[in-house]
Amino acid sequence: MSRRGEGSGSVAPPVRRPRAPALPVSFYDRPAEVVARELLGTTLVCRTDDGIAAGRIVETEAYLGPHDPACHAAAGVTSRTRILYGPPGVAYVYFIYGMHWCMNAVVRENGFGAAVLLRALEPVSGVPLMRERRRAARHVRDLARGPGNLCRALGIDGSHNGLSLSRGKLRILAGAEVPDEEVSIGPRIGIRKAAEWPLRFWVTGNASVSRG
DNA sequence: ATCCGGATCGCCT
DNA sequence: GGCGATCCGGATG
Repeated sequence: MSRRGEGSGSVAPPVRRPRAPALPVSFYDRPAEVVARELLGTTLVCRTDDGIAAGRIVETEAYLGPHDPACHAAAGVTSRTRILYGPPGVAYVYFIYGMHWCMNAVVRENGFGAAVLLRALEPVSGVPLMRERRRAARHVRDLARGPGNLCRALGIDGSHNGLSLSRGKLRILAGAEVPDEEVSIGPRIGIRKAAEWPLRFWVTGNASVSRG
């Protein structure tokens, strides 16, 4: 690897690769189970005043819309679910169990509320910042393992609800595709209704997946 | 006004 | 494997 500034006595600046593009809105304008699968291998980035943190998405769950009893959109249009019935490609962030935030990508077209829950990331950058936010986590692989921990590690909360995922401080960037033989599919976790539907997708064997 | 369940986590045994 | 923490949205009176 060559290094700029060699022999000049100055410290070489960090090498900057061309930044991966954010996924376009059209990426999200598809059925939830397709988007959930395709999100594996992409990168979630969140920039706050404290810095940038990012990770590779390794576990997702699809929530299909009003006909899916486990999807919040099944409650109909309320102040909470309104965001699910709007345009795709934005974040749906909600608070649960009195303690945790969960982040979803809103998918599909107008008038049909559906979403993909982001359940786990493999940390990529901003690890020291994530460690500060997640004092309880002993290992890097645990920093964004599980939907609540993921939000905690990246500094995501209710203020991010409705933000675009294609521009601004919260983005999902294209990444290396994960081939089918490295993807596992199984029942969703932590829900009572329609839990057996095989709508959870994860990278087989990845250490940051909440349940391998 | 009040009640209840929930797309979780970490610590306990 | 079990459970307590702790708050919000939605439903009911």
